[in-house]
Amino acid sequence: MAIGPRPVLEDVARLAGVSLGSASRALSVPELVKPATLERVNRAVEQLGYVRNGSARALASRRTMTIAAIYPSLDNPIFAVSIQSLQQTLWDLGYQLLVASHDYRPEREVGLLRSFVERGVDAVVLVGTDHDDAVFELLSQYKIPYVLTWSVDTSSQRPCVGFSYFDAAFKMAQAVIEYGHTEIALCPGQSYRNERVRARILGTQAALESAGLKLRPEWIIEQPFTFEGGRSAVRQVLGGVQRPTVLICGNDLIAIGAMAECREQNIYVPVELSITGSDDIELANMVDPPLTTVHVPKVEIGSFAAHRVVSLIEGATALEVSPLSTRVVIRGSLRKVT
Amino acid sequence: MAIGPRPVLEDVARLAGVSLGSASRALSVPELVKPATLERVNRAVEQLGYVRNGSARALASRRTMTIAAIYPSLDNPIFAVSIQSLQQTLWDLGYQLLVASHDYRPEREVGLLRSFVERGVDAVVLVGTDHDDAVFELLSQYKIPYVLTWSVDTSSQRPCVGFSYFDAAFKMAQAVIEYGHTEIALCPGQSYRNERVRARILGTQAALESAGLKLRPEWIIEQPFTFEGGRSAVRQVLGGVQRPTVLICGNDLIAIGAMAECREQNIYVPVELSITGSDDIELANMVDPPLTTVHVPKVEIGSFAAHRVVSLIEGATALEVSPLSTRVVIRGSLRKVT
DNA sequence: TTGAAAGCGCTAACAA
DNA sequence: TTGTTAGCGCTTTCAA
Repeated sequence: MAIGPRPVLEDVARLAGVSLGSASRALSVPELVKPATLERVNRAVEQLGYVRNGSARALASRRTMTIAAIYPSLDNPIFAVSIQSLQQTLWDLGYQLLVASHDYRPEREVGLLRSFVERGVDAVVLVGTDHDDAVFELLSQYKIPYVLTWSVDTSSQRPCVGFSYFDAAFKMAQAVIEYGHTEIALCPGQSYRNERVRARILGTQAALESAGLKLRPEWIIEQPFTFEGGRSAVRQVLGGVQRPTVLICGNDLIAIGAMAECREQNIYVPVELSITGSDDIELANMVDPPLTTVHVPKVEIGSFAAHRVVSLIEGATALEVSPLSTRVVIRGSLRKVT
Repeated sequence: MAIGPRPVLEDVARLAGVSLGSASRALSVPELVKPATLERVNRAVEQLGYVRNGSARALASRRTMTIAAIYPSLDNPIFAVSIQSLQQTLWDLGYQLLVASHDYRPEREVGLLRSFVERGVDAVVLVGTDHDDAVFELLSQYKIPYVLTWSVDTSSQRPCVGFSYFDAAFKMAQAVIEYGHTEIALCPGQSYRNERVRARILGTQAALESAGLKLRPEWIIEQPFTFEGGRSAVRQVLGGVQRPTVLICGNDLIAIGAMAECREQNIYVPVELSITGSDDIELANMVDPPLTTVHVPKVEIGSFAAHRVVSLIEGATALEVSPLSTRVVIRGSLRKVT
C-alpha cells in the first residue's frame, strides 16, 4: 500500500484513467457517474489506499460535517447520557461532534463559540435558552444553524428540543402536596444565567399556591448541581428553627447528596425528611431508599437535537417547538404524611 | 459590522494597507511583525469583524488543531470525568476535541478511526492498549500521533497514560484477604478485547495465590460494566451451592448495582456479603454503605494524556511510560471476617 | 456523463 | 520586516 507521500485525488484519477472531476464525483455523488467509471475509480482508490482530505473538502465545499456542542459540564451524568446519544445520532447522520464545556461559567460560552465559528462548524448545539446576546449575534452573523436543548422557549422563535421545566416542577410539587406535605423546601440549583432553575422555582411556587400554600423564601436554597450542593442544602435546612418535611431537589445529584448528608446526620429518609430529585438518572433507582424523581427524556433530547440540527443545516425552516413530556416517578424517598 | 459576504484575509490586508502575507503573519505569528503593522491589521480585523477560516488554515498548514478521542462510552461516569479534563486541558493548549464512542463494541473502533483520519485530526486518544492491528496500522500509515489511556503497556513502546490494573487488583484483593476473607468472588467486567479486565483477573489471582488461596473459576463472573451487570452477578453468586463472603467488582457501577440487588434480596451488605468496587467515582462515597474501592487517577489521566499527545504532535519522542498510582480506599461495604 | 479549469482562503517559502 | 507567489487537495461550475 501507499509508499511515499499520501496519494491525492489526482493520483486516483490518473490511475483510473479519468479526470479529476470524475474521480471526485465517483466518491461524493456516485449516482452521477457511470457504473463502469465508478468501478475503475473505486479500484484505484483501493489500490492506492487513498483517503480523502477533509480539510480540502471542507474548504472547497464549505461544509465541515462537524457540529459543536457546548455543555455546562461533560461529566454530569444527565448531560453525559445526552451527549452520548447526540454523538451517536450525529455520527449515523454523517457528522462528527466537537465538544466543549464551560464548566458552569456561562460567561465563557461566547469565547468557546467564537473558536468554533473560527474553526468552522456546520451547526451548534447549546444547553438552555438563556445565553448572552453576543452568542446569538455571533450565530446569526455567521448564519450558523443551532438548536437549544433541555429547555424550551415557546416565546421566542428559536429552535429548541427539550421539555418544560415549569411543568416538571409543577407536577413534582403537586405530587409532594398530594402526599400530604405542607412544609416544603426547594433546592433548585443555581439560577444565575439559568432559566431552567428559574422555571423550576416558578413551577414549584405555582403548584404550592394553587394548593393554598406558599414557598418560604428561606426555604429556597440555591446550590450547585452536585452531591456537595445537596449536602449543604440539608445542613442549611436542618439548621433553621423550623424544619420542612420534604426537600425538593433540582436534580438527582443534589438529591442523592442530600440523602447522604441525612444519613450522616442520622436523619431517617423518608420518615424524618422526604427527598425528591429530578431527571431520573439510572442511579436514582440504585440508592437506598430509591429516589422519587421526575423522569426526563435525556436520550431523546440528544437524538432529536441531532436530527433537528442536521435538518436545519440542510435548509429546513424552523419547525414548531413542542415540549417533550416528563413524568413523576414515585419511589421510596417520598413519604406519605398523614 | 460585516455586511454582505464574510470578509477574507485579503480584505483585511487591503484595509490595513499591508500585504496578504503580513496580515497572515500578524494573526499567526504576531511577534514576527512590526508593532505598527500589527496594530493596523488588528484594527482592520476589528473593523471588518474578520474571523479566520479554519478549513483554509488547516489545508494550507496541514494542521487541524483537532484531536479525536474514541471511548467505549461517553456516559460511564469514570470516562466522563476523564473526558472533561481531557477536553479542558486540550482547549487550554489550543486544541479542540472530537469525541466518539464505540459503545463497548471494540470492533467498531477501526471504522471510527478511519473517519477521523479522513477528516484530518492531528492526533488520537484511545482507551486501553488492546486494539485491532488495523488500528495501529492506520495510525502508523498516516503518521498520526496517539496515546493510549487508562492501561499502561510496559512491554510495547506505545505511549500510554494510565495505571497498572494488575497492581490495582492485586492491592484490592490483598486488602480483602487482610480483612479475613477467603471465599472470594470476582466480577471483573468483560474480558473480550479488554486487557484491563484480563489484568484485573490476573492481579486478583496473584494476590489470592500468594496467600495460599485460589480463585474458583465459577466465581469469576463476567458482566457488562453497568449497574445491571452488578445485579446479575449477585444473582449468579447467590444461586450457587456455596456463597462467597465478598464480591470484588471491576468497577463502581457494577459494585453499586450489586449492592442494590442485595438490598432487594434482603442480603445485608457487608454482614452477609462484602462488596468492593474500583475507580472511586464520586458516587462511591454517597451510597449506603459507602463503597470500598480503589482510587484511580481519572482527572490526571485526562490532563496528562492531553499534554502527552500535544507534545507528540510537536515532535517529542516517546517518553518513558510510568504508571500512575492507585490506592485502596476502605469504606463500609467491606467487613472484617473473624 | 465527462473533462477542463477556476477557485475555496489561507500558509509558507522565497526574495527583496 | 515585508511583499510576492505558489500551492494545500478538493468541489463545482461550465461547456462539451
